[in-house]
Amino acid sequence: MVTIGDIAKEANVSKTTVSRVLNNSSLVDENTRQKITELIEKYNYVPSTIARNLSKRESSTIGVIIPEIDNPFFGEMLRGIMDTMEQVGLTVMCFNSGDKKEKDMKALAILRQNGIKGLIYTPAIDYSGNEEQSMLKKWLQSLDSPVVVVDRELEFLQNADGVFFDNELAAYKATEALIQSGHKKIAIINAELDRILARERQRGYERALKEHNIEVNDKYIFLGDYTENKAYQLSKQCLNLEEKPTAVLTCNNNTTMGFFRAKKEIGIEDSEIVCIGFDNIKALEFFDINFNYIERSVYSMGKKAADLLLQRIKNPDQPRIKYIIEPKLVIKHI
Amino acid sequence: MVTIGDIAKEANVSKTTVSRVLNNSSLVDENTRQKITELIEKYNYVPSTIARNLSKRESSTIGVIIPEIDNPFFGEMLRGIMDTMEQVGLTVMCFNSGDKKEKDMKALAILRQNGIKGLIYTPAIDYSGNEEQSMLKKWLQSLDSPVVVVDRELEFLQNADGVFFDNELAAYKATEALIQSGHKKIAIINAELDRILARERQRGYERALKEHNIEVNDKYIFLGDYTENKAYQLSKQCLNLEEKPTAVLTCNNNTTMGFFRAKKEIGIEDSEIVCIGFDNIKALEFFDINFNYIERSVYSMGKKAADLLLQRIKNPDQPRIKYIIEPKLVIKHI
DNA sequence: CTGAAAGCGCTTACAG
DNA sequence: CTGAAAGCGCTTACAG
Repeated sequence: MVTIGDIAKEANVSKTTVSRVLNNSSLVDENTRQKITELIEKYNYVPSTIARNLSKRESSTIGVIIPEIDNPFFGEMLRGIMDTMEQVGLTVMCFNSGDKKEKDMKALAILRQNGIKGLIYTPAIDYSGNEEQSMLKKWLQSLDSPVVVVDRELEFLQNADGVFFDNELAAYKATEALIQSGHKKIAIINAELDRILARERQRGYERALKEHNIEVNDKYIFLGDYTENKAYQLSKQCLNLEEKPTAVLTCNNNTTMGFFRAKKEIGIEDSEIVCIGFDNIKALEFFDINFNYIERSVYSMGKKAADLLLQRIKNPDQPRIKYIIEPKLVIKHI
Repeated sequence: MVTIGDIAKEANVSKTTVSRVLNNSSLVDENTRQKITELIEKYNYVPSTIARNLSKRESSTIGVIIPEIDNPFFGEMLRGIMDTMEQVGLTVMCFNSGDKKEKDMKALAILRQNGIKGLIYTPAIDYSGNEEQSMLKKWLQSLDSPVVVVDRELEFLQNADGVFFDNELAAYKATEALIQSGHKKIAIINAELDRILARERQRGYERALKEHNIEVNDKYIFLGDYTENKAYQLSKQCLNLEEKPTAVLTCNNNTTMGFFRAKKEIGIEDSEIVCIGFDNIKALEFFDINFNYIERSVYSMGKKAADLLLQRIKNPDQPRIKYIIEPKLVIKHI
C-alpha cells in the first residue's frame, strides 16, 4: 500500500507538500504540483480517509440504525438517506436492530467507538420501561454527536431532531372516510398503546368515531405489536366476531398482511369487508383487491432526516426541529 | 472526548499499561488493572476504533454494494450479511448503486479510501462493454482486499468468490412444470442476453422446451431489463398477441409486477394465464392469485456471502469458492 | 509487571 | 512556495 510518504520521497518533496496538492492548496508551485500529480497517477495513490480523519479530528461517516432492513418501508427510507449522504460525501454505517433493544444498544456502542459524525435512528419498539429509557438516553448522549429520530418518536428524548408522521391525522382521516361512506362498525388493528405511534393512531381513530357520534366499541379494538403474526391472530378474532365489522383500519404494513392472511384463511369474501392500511403494499396495486391505504413518502422521510442531520451538524445550536409528514389517503374500494 | 492519555495520566501509568488492560493483556498487576478499570468506568471511556485500526494496520469494516436497497430481495440479503458480520464484530459500510455503474465505481473509490477489510458486491447490471469491464476490474483490484460477488456473476471476473443461484436449473424446472401440466405456448419475460443471469435463465427455458419437443418460438420471447416498467411494456405486447401464451415465466420480481400490471390493465382474467416468477412476492400469498414462484433463500445467500468473505480473509490463499444455491419450485395454480 | 519511544498515515501551525 | 516538527489516539517491539 502506497502512502503519502512514498509519494513525497519519490518526488523529493516533503509530505506537507504532497498533502497540499491532495487538498488543492493554492500555495504550491505549478511544476511541483505537476510532478506530484503524475506520481499519484502512476502509483494510483489515494489518501487514507481513516488517517485523514484521525488527524483532522473529523469523521466522514454517519450511523443509521433501523429495525427491519428487509422491510421495504425501511429500505426506501435508507435509500433516501443514502442518496443525500452520497451527495455530501458522507459514508453510511448501517445497523439492523431487528426491533431488539439489545441490538440498538450494541449498535450505539460500536457507532460511538467509530466516532460517527451523526446518527439517524429509528428505535426498536420496546422502550416502555423506565430503566431502558434512561439507559438509551445515556447511550445516545455518550455518542456525543447529533441524532435525528425517524418515524418512531421517543417521548423521553425531547431534545433530538426528528422526522415523524402525523399518525393521529392519518388515522382520523381514514376512519372518517369510512364513516362517510356509511361504515359504522369499524375495527382497528393497532399495537399496544405504550408506543406513541400506536397511541396517536388510536387517538385519531377514536376521535373520528366520537365526532360522528359512533360509539367506540372495545370489541373492535385489537392491540398487537405490528408484526404480521400477531396481527394475523388478532384478525382472526376480529373476523370471527358475531357482529363482524364492515371495515378495518390496519395500522402498519405487517399488520395489513396479517389481516389479509386471516381473511383468506377464514374464507371471507373480498367484498365483505373494507380495509384501509397504513402504507401501501405495492404488489396489491396490480389486482382488484379491496385495499385502500394511507400514503406517505418514506423516501422523503429518509431524505428529510438526512437533511436535518446535516443542518444540525453545521449548526449545532439551532433550535430543535421536528418535521411532520402529512398523510394522504388513497381510496380505491370503499 | 477522553482518550487513552487522559486515563493514563489520571492513573499515573503509561498509555502502554492502559492499552494493556484495554486489550486484556495478562501482564498487568491486578491492582493497577483495578484502578484503570475504575477510571475507564468513571469517565465512560471507550477506545477509538479508528485510531486502533490505524495503529494496527487493520480494518474492522467491510463494504457492501447492492443495486436496489429498497427491493426486499436485497433487503433480505443485507440482513443475512449484517447478521453474520455483527457476530464477528465487523461493521458494514453500505452503498446503493441504483443499478448505475457510475455509482458502483464511486462506491468502490470511497471504499478503497476507507481501507475496508473486504467487499460483498452485487454489480450494477450494465457491464457489457469491454471498457467498462476492464475499468471495473481495475477498481476491484485496487481495493486490494477480497471481494465476493453475489447473485450476478461477472464472467470477466473469475477470480473472486461468489454466491450465485442456479438460474438455468430454475428456469428449466419451471418451464418443465408448465409443460407437464399441459402448457405448450409458454412465454418468457427475461432481460437482454448480454447478462449472464438472463442468458442462464433463457437457456433453462429453451432446454426444457426442446427436450419436450416444443418449438422455441421467438414471438414468445421478450427481453427487457428486469425493471417493472420495461416488463410492463413487454407484457402488454405479449398479452396482446393473436395467439396468446397460456403460461409465462417472469424472470425477476420486478418483472412479475410489470406483468401483473399489464394483465390488469388489459383486463385479462386471472385464470386465463398461468405465471411462474423468479422469487416470491410476499403479499400475493394472501390472495387467490394465479401466481407460482421459484423460491430461494435470499437471506441464506447473504449469510453465505458473508461466510465466504470471512473465510477468504482468514485464508487468502484457499482456492476460489463458488457457491450455488438450488432452486425450489412453489406451485399453487397451474 | 511497566514505560519510553517509534510508528500507523495523515494534517497543520509555524518558520523560513 | 516549502519543510521540520508536533500531533491525532492508538499499539507494539524493546528494554528494564
